[in-house]
Amino acid sequence: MPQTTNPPRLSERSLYLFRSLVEHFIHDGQPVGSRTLARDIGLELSPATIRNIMADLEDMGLLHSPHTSAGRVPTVKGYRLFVDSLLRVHQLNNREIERIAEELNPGHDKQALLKRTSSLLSEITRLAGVVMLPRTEQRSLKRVEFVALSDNRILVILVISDNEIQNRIIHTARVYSSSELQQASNYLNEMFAGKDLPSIRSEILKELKKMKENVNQIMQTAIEMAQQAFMSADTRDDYVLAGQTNLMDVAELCDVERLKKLFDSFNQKRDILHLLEQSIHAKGVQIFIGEEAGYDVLNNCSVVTSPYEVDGHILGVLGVIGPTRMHYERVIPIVDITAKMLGSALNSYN
Amino acid sequence: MPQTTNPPRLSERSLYLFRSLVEHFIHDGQPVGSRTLARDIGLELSPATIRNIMADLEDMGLLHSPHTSAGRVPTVKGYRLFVDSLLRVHQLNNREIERIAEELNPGHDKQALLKRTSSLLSEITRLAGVVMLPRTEQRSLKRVEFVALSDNRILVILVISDNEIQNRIIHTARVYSSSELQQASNYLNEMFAGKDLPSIRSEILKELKKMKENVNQIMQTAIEMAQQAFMSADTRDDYVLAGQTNLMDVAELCDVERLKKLFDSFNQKRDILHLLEQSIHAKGVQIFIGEEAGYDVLNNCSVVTSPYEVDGHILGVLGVIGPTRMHYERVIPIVDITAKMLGSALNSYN
DNA sequence: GTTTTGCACTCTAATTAGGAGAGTGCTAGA
DNA sequence: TCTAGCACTCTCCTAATTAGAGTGCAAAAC
Repeated sequence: MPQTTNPPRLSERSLYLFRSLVEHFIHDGQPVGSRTLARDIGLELSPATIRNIMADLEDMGLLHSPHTSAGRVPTVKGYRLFVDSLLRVHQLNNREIERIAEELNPGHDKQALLKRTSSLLSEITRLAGVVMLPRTEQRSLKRVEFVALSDNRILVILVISDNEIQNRIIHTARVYSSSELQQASNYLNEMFAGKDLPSIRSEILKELKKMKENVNQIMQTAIEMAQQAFMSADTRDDYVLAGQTNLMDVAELCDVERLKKLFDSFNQKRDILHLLEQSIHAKGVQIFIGEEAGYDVLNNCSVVTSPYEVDGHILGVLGVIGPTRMHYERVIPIVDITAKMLGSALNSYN
Repeated sequence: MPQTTNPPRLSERSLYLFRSLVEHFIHDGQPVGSRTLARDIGLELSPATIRNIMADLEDMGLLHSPHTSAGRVPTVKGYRLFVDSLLRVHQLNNREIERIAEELNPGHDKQALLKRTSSLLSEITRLAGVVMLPRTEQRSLKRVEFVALSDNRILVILVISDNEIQNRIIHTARVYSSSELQQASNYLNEMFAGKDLPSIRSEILKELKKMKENVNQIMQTAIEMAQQAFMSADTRDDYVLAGQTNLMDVAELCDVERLKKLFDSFNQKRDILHLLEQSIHAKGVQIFIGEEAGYDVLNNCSVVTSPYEVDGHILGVLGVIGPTRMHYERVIPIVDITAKMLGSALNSYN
């Protein structure tokens, strides 16, 4: 027996046909019929043959007919196969790469940079762009400063990395003089600068236990303040979303009900955050197609994500949200490169 | 001649009828016919009479028929009359007032409070809530601090009012020691604390001119830094919007095209900002109905705004955006009270 | 054995027609 | 000045029809 057929009956030709169909569908959103396919692909096959093949593909769960006499549409499983094995990823041309590099030059503060990244993703892909903010956990303290405000309140400034600053206001039992505050911050900077927040927290706890023996007033003041400043809830996870409205142009989602649900879940953030977290330890670009993601609101949507990192440390995840019928061959490299460029832009902050 | 008719032929009865019609339409969104009105209002009038009156009202431009055999619908001019002269504003019940007071207690920082206010407006009205952020201009500096970062970069912390902090990063020609920075900030605090930003700017300019004669190194350093810290572009105007998605439930706007345009203009912010600015010096609640506002995207929308103030100084404007067919009698007092409560919440920061 | 042709069949989308319902404007009468 | 009556108009809903696209299957061709 000659080696012509693949294990589950996926001949070279079937795959080629399948790929053409998916590309066709992604291109113009209409179910693809056998006639069209016969005309448009290079192969000299009659529509009938193509129908036979399509019937096989449908049996395998890769295609689906909306109804008897419409053409075929890829299923989630079909998109999966397409994306994993058949996709020909475009190279971005230099203009596009330059554009990204230019827009992500480390100009302003970190928060602004992340916003910019998100907008950039949405502008280039004409879909929704999302950038998950770095968790405080993974970054280290550069410096802490105290500023006395009125009424026992103290402004705590945490400089996390050069371009990221967090402000917190704490309330103290008594009023501290600014020299006391100065001493406290000197002490804390000496002790904690360069360490990451979780370890700072555990050290604070240790110090608190030792407190009774310790009569040094400065240290005591400092640790008391540190407790309030650092022990407060972690800066909650969050993300920046841009270009929601681009999704309103997408035919598949063009129904106010659906869109409202989708937008509501963008606002609640919970589901999207879960999804993004899933890919935080993925290597490179990851793709969630339709129901695969496990969130109903994302049916008919795909999410293309990539973690971004500095010095090998993953800081967060960014990505693009669009219809399952998106131009993966373009979106994937865009997400990939943007993640890398964001990483290096952030790197220059250190 | 008895004093029964108003100048442009608006009898008591016509007005009553008109008000009933508008209320009816606001309630269920359907054009109101003469039969319905005859049935539902207290007056013992036949539909035919009501038709005559409605015809008059239509001639005056207060009503409009979508087509020959639909009922009538108020025009923009009609809404205007309704809102200005006929509206019976509801008193909010205590539960609602308490709710607002509770949510707007000055817990976190100012930014968070404004966000909360915006969400609150949208939740209570089930429409979109918007809060314009205070302009930096109108507030005074409490304190300025410098923190040296790496590479000639200095973190400037402007404490504007106790709970509002702005961070800026400036680049300097040479590296300054932290004691130099300390001296500079002491000097500037002495000089500028308590003054508002525009006057600080003009003083800086004066000082710069005097510079040549002045050989005091500390002052020179300080003024150079101040120049960079304060002269940078004003914190641009901005607003916080919440509950966009509520508008997707509104039947009149339920068309993806329209909604997209509306949302896009929310994102661009320009138009909405212009509109909000218009009412910054209005006394109390102001209402823009449909085309009145002069922005096409806001056709079929009304905006109810009120400035909020502390100590008689207007800080900004907040409001609600919804369909022209909104429950003005509820929305108006909500906007009014929220503005007042926000004012007093902000007041407690001083 | 694979591919093609031919044909009956199915389903959608667009068009048309018919009626029900709501509301109007007008005129004549109370 | 108001009411009653009536013809008229317009929308909305439903049903029926048709054209078009695409399928599946069986028999013929390669």
